[in-house]
Amino acid sequence: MARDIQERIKRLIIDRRLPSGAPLPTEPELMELLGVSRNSVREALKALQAMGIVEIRHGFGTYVGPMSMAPMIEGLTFRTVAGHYRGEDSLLQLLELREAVETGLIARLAGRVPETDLAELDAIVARMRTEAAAGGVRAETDRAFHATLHRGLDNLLLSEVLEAFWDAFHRVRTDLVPALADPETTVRQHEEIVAAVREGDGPRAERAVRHHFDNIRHRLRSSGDR
Amino acid sequence: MARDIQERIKRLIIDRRLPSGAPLPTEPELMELLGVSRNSVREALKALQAMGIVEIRHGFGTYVGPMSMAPMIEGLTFRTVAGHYRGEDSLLQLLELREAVETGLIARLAGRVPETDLAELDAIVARMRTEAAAGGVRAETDRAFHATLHRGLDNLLLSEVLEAFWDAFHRVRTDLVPALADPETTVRQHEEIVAAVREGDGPRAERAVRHHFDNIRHRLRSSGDR
DNA sequence: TAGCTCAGTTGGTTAGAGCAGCTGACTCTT
DNA sequence: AAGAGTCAGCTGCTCTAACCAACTGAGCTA
Repeated sequence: MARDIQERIKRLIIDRRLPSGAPLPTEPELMELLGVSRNSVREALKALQAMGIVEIRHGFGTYVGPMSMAPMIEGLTFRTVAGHYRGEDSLLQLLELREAVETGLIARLAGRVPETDLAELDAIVARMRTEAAAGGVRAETDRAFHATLHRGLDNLLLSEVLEAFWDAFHRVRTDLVPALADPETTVRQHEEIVAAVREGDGPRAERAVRHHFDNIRHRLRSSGDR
Repeated sequence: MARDIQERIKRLIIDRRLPSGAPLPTEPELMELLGVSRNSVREALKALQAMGIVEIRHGFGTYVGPMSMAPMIEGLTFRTVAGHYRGEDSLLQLLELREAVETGLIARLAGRVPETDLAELDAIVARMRTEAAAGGVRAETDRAFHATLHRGLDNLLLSEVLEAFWDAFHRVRTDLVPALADPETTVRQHEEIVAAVREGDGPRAERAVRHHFDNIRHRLRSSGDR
């Protein structure tokens, strides 16, 4: 039955064509509308909130959620952390997921990234160089690099999924690994990726991305041995 | 605070190294353990259930969930359906997500699929041919084809993600599109994919996959015009 | 011994009360 | 008259207490 309530709220959103951010009925209204107790309404809303379908603001109201990939990040992160502590190489699997998808997509990107994005990538790499000299590349900078690169894919859903994978990996890594970094190599590899993409050289770009991931994987392995 | 309860239950799973299927404390136990009311415990569990972290069996108990991609499928499906009804081309975006990832991976697969899997793929394609002659290819058969193909990636997480994308797309498509099928072409394209992978011809495999998706996209476009 | 029944455990649902955060209109001060 | 402070009213949040429903397993019955 709890399942049923969730479905009815979902249908309500779909039937009324509610966009992200639109207000949903209040809890008392939903009670009457669905004919169930307040508790059941709340449990259904909590579940929908966990899936990002609904957004609840205390003292304000309930709204249609952003439908982002945040729940997926949450789920992937937990799955990976739990697996790691049980002795599985789940972090490596997550890294390989990213590697497989990103190396597969980079050829598609080569030569198709607009000049404005390339300039932005140059700026990000320059920032990386500064940060590397100052001790280490900030995570936010690396994230911006990948996000800008994937913008050229011209598919919001795809970009969000890739960002979700990055976020999950990053969150798990910072939790589990004491951040063995090799800033110099990291910067050079990002440079190489931009250069290859700029020239439209697909195979070279693919090699560059693969090297980048090889680097991360190697550092993971050497620090993660139990 | 609700957020806090969820975190504490998650930590409980991680700290105790609980594997999928392990029993969790009962609701009254969690009440005492966390020092909150039953209501709050239940709302937290509902949210965790929605994320697949926890599995609740009425009259039996609460258990660590399967950590599958099911919640992601759920979320993607809803996001896509809701977007569709609001006039976005979300279904096309979802298809392109699959296309981008699968064309990127097929080269990686060419020549690396073990003979046993290739034989299984042959059998599946044969079944497709039978079904095509009988009216149309069953969805389950197409799903089996992709699942078997991706098994060769040797990464459970990656396979699950790809299956999740397939499931989400299929669920949305059957809901929204009256299933314009061209069984003949579909069978031929699957045959071509297997042939290319068997020969280890990466570029040819990539072309074959792309043609397959072109075919689906074309059918979508021609039937989805509003 | 095989099957049934029933008590006990677990989660599911309802009800009602009070707490807490936010908004907006009203009032008081300047 | 304009601004800041206050308070009434919405909203969601938490708690308590009771009962319903599904499942298990021990004990009873045939």
